[in-house]
Amino acid sequence: MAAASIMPPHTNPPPPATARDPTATVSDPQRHRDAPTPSLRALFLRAVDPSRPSSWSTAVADLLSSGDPVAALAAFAAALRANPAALRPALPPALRAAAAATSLSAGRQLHLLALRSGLFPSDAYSASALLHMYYHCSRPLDARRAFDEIPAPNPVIVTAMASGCVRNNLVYTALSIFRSMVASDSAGVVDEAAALVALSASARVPDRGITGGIHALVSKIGLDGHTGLANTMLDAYAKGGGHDLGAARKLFDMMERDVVSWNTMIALYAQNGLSTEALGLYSKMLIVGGGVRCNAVTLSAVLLACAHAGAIQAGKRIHNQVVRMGLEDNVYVGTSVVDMYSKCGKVEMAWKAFQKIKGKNILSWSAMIAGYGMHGYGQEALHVFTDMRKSGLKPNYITFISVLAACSHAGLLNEGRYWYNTMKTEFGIEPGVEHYGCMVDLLGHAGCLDEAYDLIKEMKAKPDAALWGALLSACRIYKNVELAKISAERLFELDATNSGYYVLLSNIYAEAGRWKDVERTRVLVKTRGIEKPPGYSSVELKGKIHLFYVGDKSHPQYKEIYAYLEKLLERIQEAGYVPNTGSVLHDLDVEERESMLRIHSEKLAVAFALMNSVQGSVIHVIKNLRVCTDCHAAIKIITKLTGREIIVRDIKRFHHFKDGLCSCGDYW
DNA sequence: CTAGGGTTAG
Repeated sequence: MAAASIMPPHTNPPPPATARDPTATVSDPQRHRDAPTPSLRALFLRAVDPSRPSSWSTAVADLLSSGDPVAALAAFAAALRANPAALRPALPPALRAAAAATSLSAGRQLHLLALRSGLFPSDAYSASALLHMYYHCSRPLDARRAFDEIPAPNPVIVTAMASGCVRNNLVYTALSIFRSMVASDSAGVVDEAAALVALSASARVPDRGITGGIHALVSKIGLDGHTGLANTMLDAYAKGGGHDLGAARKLFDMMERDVVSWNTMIALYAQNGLSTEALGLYSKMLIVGGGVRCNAVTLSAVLLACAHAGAIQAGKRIHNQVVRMGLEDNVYVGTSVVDMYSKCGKVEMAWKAFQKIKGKNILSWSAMIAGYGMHGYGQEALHVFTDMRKSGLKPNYITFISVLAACSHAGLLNEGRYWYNTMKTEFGIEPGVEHYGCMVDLLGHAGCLDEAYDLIKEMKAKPDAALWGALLSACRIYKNVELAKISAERLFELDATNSGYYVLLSNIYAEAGRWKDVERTRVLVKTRGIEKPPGYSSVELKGKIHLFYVGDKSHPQYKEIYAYLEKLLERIQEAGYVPNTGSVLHDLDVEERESMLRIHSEKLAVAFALMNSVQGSVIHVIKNLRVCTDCHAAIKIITKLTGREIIVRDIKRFHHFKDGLCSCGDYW
């Protein structure tokens, strides 16, 4: 990229004065990014005096900061032709331009230039920029080699080394560089920049206590009070060893906060599934933010929390805020709105929001495809996919996960097969475990068990537990005990801790009347000490999230809920619901057997919502696992009996229950 | 008369 034009540094006539355009400016927003020529004309205007080397370096730097590194490199070449003395001031920004363009060839030529002119290794400015360039071009060894040439590297150069290491995933090296800076013991070596780099390294390392150590050091040298540093520290506490959100929050409460602090803390909660905390902190920001106003980033983070919790009322409130702030067409915010509505069961609203987004990127499209897909609207998802390709965007790995998942949820066997093959042949994307997962699911549900098994056998990537699990559940539908045994064996080699698979296998054996195998599975669960991840369901009522666990008695209204549910279950039994008395599952699951009423969380949540919501309103329930067969049957009849509409989001997809039927066609 | 560093959204 723009490599040939840089060398060599001999004198040439100055640039043509006729190139000046009195109306152009460097920051002209109309300037096209891919066309360096107008930029150069702007540059010549800026470079009023070619005899002043510094004016050239400013021009190179300006073009770089306006986002056109290629033009910056061209300007550097022009600068050298105009005045060889421009080399010294213009070389560092030129190196940064090569880094921004990730042009190793340009960078290497500049390195040579630096060597010939003697600027490297003696000039610290050029040296730090050179290291920066090599790290940005993913050449850590070249950077290291250059660093070893520098006789007395200053703290700026050392910090550049550490940050480059972080960038290239040499996190422990970065930390040891930081430690050596601390050990050098001369005042001022460890400054704000060095501490920031160390914290960014500590955020990527599983070891506990590193962030705390840096925190202590930062306080000791009096660097606390820097909000930027504290913001980075929040992230490091939450993402580094220990995932200590508590420590992050403690710091957050003490420090001086700007908008980034609030956004960071809210996003950390949202990303860790602590939706209530994220939403709570957002409210607090609005009330006690101390003049800090929320922005697009805040709203995206809060929308993520709403999406996770299925908090539609809160989600709508945030959406109103988005509209008030005129951010509906913002691609990041808009995509978050789409995701929120999809995951809150309002896919029509998602579609409306989707249409408002300006400059939709691949994530926006993928979110919409996934949204339709998880609601079982396979054709709609494929239509969006077609529109996306028409718009000129190329689908990627992620897009195809959404597309295949949509086919799988809607049972679109031929379409799924078609896109799976086309993805490989036409788009050159090698399918990963996620794609195989969708295909195994799709083929399995359609009864093509052998084809699904063959697919797993032929794949290049290592099959994961979810894949064998998908095949296993297909084996259950089609009562294929032999293939179930094979799947289970592979499964238990991979993931011996997820009890769901043991339950599934045990059920398959039970249904086939193979009680010895049932017993063997039961023993396996006991000896391996497997715990079931607690299943829970949640319901939003008046903007507050109510959580229910299996046999949960912690809710203040629990007595009324159980009484109501008991009556409801009686009524639906009269209407034809047969409770699943299959003892297999309960024998397997000690905790569940011993719990007072063995009532699944989704039934509790539904009962609670029926009791407390307005007649005629749609009930939304979120479940963290797959909805169980028994509850699925029960909820269907509940909708018939009560005339209510119930939407359940489980870990994989949505179930729209209405008039005794479910949108999944009992196929999930 | 320049240079080195970081965080948030998708």
